[in-house]
Amino acid sequence: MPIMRTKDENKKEALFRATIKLVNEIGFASSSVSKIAKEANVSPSTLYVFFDNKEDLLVSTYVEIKTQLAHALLENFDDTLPIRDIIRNGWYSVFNYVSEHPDEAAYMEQFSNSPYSELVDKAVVEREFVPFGNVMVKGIEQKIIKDVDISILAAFIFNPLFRLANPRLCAELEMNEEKLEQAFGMAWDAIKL
Amino acid sequence: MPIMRTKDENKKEALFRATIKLVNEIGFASSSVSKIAKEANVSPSTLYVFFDNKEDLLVSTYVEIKTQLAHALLENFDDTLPIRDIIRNGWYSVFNYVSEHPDEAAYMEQFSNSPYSELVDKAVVEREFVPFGNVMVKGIEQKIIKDVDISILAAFIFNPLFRLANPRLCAELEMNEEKLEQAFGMAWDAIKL
Amino acid sequence: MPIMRTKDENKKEALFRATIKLVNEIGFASSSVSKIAKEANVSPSTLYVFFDNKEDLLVSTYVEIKTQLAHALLENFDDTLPIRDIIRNGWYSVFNYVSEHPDEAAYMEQFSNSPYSELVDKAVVEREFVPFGNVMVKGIEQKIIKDVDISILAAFIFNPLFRLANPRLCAELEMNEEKLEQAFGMAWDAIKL
Amino acid sequence: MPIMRTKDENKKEALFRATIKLVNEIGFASSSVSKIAKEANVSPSTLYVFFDNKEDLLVSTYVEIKTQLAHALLENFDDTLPIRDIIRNGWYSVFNYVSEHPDEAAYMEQFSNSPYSELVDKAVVEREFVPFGNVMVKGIEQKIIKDVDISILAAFIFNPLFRLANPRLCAELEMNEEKLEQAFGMAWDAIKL
DNA sequence: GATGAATGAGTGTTCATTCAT
DNA sequence: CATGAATGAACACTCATTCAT
Repeated sequence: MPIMRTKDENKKEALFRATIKLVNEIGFASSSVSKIAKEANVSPSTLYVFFDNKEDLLVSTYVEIKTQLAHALLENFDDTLPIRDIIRNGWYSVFNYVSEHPDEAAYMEQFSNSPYSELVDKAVVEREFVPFGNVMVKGIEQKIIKDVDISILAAFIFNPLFRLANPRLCAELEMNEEKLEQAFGMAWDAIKL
Repeated sequence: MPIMRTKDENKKEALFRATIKLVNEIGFASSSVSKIAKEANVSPSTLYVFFDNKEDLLVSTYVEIKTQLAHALLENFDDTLPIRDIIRNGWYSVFNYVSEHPDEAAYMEQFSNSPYSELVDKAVVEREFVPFGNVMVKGIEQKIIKDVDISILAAFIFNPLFRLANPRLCAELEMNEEKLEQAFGMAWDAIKL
Repeated sequence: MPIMRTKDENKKEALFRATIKLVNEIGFASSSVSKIAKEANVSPSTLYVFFDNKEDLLVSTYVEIKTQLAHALLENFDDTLPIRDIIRNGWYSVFNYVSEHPDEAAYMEQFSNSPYSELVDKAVVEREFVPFGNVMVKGIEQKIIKDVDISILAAFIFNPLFRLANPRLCAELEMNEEKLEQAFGMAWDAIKL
Repeated sequence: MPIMRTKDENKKEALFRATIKLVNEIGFASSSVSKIAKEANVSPSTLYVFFDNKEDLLVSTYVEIKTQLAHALLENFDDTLPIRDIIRNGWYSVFNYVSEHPDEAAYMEQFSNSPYSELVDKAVVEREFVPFGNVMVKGIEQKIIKDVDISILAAFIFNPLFRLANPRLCAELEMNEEKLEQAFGMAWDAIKL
């Protein structure tokens, strides 16, 4: 019975992955600590070396994903482009992230619609999205975008996107390049003046 | 003609209400059968008189809400109006339902983003929304609405709406008559040709 | 697999007995709920039908014993006898109880010296011993007993007794009729004026 | 000549203190090795440098206290005094020790009433109290003290004392110089011929 | 000598469900 | 129809202890 003393971070990441996978497959209710640990090839007690408790694991997993998403969004963020292009870039970045990480996206949706979401320090999460919000403010000032609350704008840009990219909600819908451009067009029509 | 409910139906309804309340407050994971039964002032074993098991209770609760929502949507459905007005009426009906039944709406969101949603017989649920779908088809034929998949259209009409009406997701946002009309305008801009 | 639906009280008593036995044999620290349940031939979950939690079980067991002891003490309590005889009767009653129920006595000692003892509603327990306390008050008034706090008197009457009757503390000591009378004589010498 | 303690001995003592404190506050059952180590500002694994296991720690702590108590008892032991005075000195020495070290005393009581006590090498512990026992033997020979087993004598001298000095058992009782002298008087009355 | 990482075994407790009544 | 008693299985979590460093 060899005792591996590998570096921690591998285990922590394995736990994130296991959490995402299991919560998507069987939901929060059935994703027990022991199942998650087994999926991550770790002893249940080892989980408590990295997280305070189950709640902490779930919330940390969410914050981890949200941060990744923010990075994806800002990766090709170019302030000098026309506003429509900035938003279009962001929209596609998010779509790509969600398409390439459907499990992470599904976890995010399930989490943010559950009471667990109230445990997240929202300031920390939202901070990452500020630059993108600023663009919308600028768009409003330049009379390019409708003068409504930022959260209403965001609801029209990102919410349909999440739904369309979510195979659980839109199993039958196969997105392709053309439909994608149509969808962004609709999002833009919704918010443009 | 007042409907005389038998004792049973009162209990069944009490169980629906208890389920909705508890799942919203503490989530699926913590909403145990015994807690739900206690909240409904019923013995846990009585629950099994009305439902096969916990899963059946959760799914039935969802279907019940979805059906109520469909009724609300179709209540003032008038085929003879212009297409924009039909959709506007539907949009407002849904918004009103969600505003007046925030718990039901939150349950719906939480349920439909969870793996439980795969247990629902979708045909049954979607049947109720067919008339509304037909209106959109007609709108496409009449070149009033963009020619894209119905589910994409629905995503732009209803998804932002649910988010805006959901206090968990938009706690800080106070919707009023003006913002509401703006929001519908945006939804319409998104789908109209 | 026959399902016995015997009357509850049997199980509750079996749990009391199992608790006393195990706590004496292996101590509070090792007396787990599952071990106690197994000793009582009951499922661990059944234990929670009768007691709120482990603490409640331990405290209830103590109160049960204390109540039995009080009954033993008062059984042949005769107010009309001379004060020395009343106290002597009580002293022998307690000694007999402790000799015949060494496990209960040992549990009592272990419990009352542990932090669990702070969870007991002392008013309830002490109420039962009031008549005996009154005799001592009368003895003080009649100048038969030293005028000191009742708890000091009680410490001299009952504490040595418990120690002498406790096989854990006095394993080597075999009490017989003569030593017993000597011991009571010492207790009486301590408190008499 | 100040005693230079090596680093180790400080840690060992810190572990003794932590054990006593925690066992008094939360009992044996809840005093885990890790809690004790944390209280002593030491790693749990360090504990195993000084003690074989948890049991060894608990027993060693008891023996340590018992030895301190014996030292206190013998500190002003003067063989040349009259027997009553020797015993009185011892009685007061013990009372003082218990008053000044209530935690140690409470630990001792809790320990000696638990099954752990069976793990102690009694010969080692009792050896320290031999001189005091000899005094009682001499008292018996000189017809000053009742001719009964030493352990019965000890039970009347020390048991009430421990109870009276134990705040857990006698919370309400405030001992003062007068009550103290009364209490010793009673102990003496119990054993004197 | 001292410790942080790790874990199998076990903790107290709650679970969904059954069954006799 | 409705329920109280009962439980095996599972829960989240902590335990005493080990071992490489």
